[in-house]
Amino acid sequence: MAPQLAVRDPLLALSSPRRREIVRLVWSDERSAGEIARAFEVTWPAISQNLRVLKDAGLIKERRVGTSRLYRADRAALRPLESYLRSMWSRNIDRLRLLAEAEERRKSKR
Amino acid sequence: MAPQLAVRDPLLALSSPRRREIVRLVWSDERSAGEIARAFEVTWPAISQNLRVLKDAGLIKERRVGTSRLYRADRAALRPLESYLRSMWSRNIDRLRLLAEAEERRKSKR
DNA sequence: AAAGACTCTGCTTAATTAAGCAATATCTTA
DNA sequence: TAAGATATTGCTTAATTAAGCAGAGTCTTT
Repeated sequence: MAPQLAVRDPLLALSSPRRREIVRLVWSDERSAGEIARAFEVTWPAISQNLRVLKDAGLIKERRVGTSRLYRADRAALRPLESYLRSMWSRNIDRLRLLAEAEERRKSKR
Repeated sequence: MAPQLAVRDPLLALSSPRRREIVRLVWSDERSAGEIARAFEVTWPAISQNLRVLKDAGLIKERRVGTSRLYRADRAALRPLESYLRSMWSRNIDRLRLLAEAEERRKSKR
């Protein structure tokens, strides 16, 4: 990955289906990076990178406990985008798209 | 692990059987961190930490190639300790001890 | 409009850093 | 000197950083 300079733009951050699904996961519950990673069919670093983008954009908050890092949606910051997110979530488009892509990856690896 | 401030003392670095075995592995051949890790029955980070101690003590040299790091003994720096090392190696005490410890860990985990 | 060159995004693999735990060794001090 | 407190070592688990690759989108230039 390129140097990954901090992206502060919330819209850019939420333009990715993967990141919208992550936000969905931490919308009501605080979750560790590991729990989040397990919910998707990609590697830990892939999730770690997406968490970073969301954090840089100020959309999620991180709290460290022991060796874990817990993430939670920053609802205040997400306020203006909430209805957009809810409509995406309700249609489940993102989730299906990500599953399809995972399937693709599995296939092409074999 | 504590902050791990750089240990520059070669003797201290070589006081560990694990690290003596690592030096043995990279004595004649340059090897990647991964190759070295695979040679032992402990986790990658454990090996990474030991490589760091050896490097800080100036006993091994690191070279980066792509995403890999290659390590090799610094024979010049090891000169005065070479006969000590060779005698340890020839008796294979360290290797056996490490194998025994791995066995221990396996047992106590079950 | 097609062909090639660039850039961007999201991922993988390789390796490290960070925090903490358990066992041992090393200091007190009563 | 036995008993407890404290430090040190070597590991594990959790998570990140670093480098690079492959595919999609965007720009030329012809």
